[in-house]
Amino acid sequence: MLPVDFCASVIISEQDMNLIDILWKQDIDLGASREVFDYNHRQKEHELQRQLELQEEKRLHLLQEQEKALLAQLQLDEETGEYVPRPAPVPALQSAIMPLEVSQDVGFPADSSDAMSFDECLQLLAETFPVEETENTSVSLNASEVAPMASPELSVVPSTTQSPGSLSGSSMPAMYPELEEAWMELLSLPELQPCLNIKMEDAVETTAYPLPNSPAGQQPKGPFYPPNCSKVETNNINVCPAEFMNTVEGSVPRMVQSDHLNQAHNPAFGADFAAKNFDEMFYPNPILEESTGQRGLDGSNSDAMSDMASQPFTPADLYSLSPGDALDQHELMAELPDSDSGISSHTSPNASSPGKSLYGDGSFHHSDSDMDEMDQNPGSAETDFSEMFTINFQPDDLQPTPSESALQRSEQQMEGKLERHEMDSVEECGPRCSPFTKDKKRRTDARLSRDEQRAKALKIPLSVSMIINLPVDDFKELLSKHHLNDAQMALVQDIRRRGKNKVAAQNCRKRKMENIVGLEGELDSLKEEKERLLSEKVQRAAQLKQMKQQLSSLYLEVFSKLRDDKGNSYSPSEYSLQQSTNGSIFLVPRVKKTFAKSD
DNA sequence: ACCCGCTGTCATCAA
DNA sequence: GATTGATGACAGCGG
Repeated sequence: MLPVDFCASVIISEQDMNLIDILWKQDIDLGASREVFDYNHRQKEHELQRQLELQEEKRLHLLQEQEKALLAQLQLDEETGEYVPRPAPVPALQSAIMPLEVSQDVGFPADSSDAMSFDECLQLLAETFPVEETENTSVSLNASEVAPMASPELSVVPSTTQSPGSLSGSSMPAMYPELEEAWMELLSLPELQPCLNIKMEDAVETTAYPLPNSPAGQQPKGPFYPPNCSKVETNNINVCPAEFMNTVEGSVPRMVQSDHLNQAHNPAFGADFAAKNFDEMFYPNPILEESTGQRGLDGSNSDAMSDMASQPFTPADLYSLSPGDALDQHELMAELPDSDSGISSHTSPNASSPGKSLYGDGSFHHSDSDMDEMDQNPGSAETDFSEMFTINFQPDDLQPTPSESALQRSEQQMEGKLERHEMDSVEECGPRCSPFTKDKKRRTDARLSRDEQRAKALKIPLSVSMIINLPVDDFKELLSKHHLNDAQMALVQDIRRRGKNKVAAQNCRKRKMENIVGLEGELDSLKEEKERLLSEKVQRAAQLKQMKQQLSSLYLEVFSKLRDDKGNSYSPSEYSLQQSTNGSIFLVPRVKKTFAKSD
């Protein structure tokens, strides 16, 4: 197999080399290096090139092998054209043959361990069964033909094989019974087994844990599902299975947030080590995560409170959350269905009713100005949410039923947090705040201070924020703890009413503005629709006019060809053509019609 | 001084 | 009946 120039070079004598030397010395002025004439150098170059070619060839074979093994896990869905995981574990024969029936732009980097064995197998098959291409089955076992995997010749064969028996009855094996035997031989090769076994394990593993809550027939979007794999495969060339799985894992963090709530509590799914890994990776504290999830989704006050009380959850946990965690909380809250409290309202167009969120119906409300500051200062928003959780859940964290001490503690905390929140808001506002925001804040402060001044004047031992934001039960309990006179009670009720109405008015105005915007958009679309219909009407009118003209000319043409017994033509002014219900056409004299009218 | 937009508040209704 | 949310109307404030 030595190249011709190599064989020729062998007989180059020393004399020739000397001649080359002389020539080289002559050509050296022309810039040619000696390696150009050096036989040894050229030989080395050629060997290097040969090695590269061989490596490339091996690599291609391995790509095909891995592609086949991976595609063996998948089954072509004839309806969608996608590859879906096989419903049941597939025998090795089928998994090995199926990939040859499909063509996808799939390839994987070489795994050098199995290169020679598969190469030999292919060689054996190519020698034993010269493949003849048929019209419908473009099965190509020759390595040189398989190599261009993206070739359109390797079209998809519409065969859904479920078992080796049915497989033998389907297209390819039925036509190639010897081929099936050869494949059995091939699959029995010890060098090939590890590869195929690995792939089949992957196939079983990926189909063994269907995602919970995923409707039948729907492609689940979980991280370990082959449908995702198939999509990735078909779009990426040279992705080996391992890398491919890594790729899927890499995309998991985006999916975990949505899928985690459903998946984390499923025993089967939890058995998956990868799922556990993800849990540990993204939710180091499952208890905390679970509790926050329930907090976010549980709208009932007492249940949430009791849950919180039964769980080792402390405000410190919330304060220890990283910014990302806090933001996750924020996002989770923002996704609450129809939570129209003042807190979540700035993410939901229809957010309105304050107080249906975390704390039953007593969440901490923030005015629009507060929300604006949150928007402008994510850090403060983050701390605000932490504070909110702290305020709301601290009492029940300590005692299942709020006692006086817990209530007092909550008062102190709420006051402290609110004061700090206000101070932070003012301090953190800084030069970034617009004059408008500053103005709003100043007015809000003025408003609050007005109520606070009234409260101070009547010596009400409660903060305005508590009066407004406490749930009704806690508020009543708080009032029962402090013995207030009638004037104080009235003022407290007024403050609470005003505070709640203020938030309601803000939500109402926000909603109204959104309605206006929506109606404007609807108006624009209706105007466009009107324009379209008008132009269509003009077009139809033109068409109708044209058809009428054609009909008129046809009418006159027919009349001009009508003759009476004497061969005279009928006058269109005296006669008219009319069609009866049965389709026959009569020539009706107009004179009669005129008489009828005159009568 | 007037206008306009924003915001808080009140009154009222409905759930 | 009490509570709360929604909303129209009004007033005050500031640009």
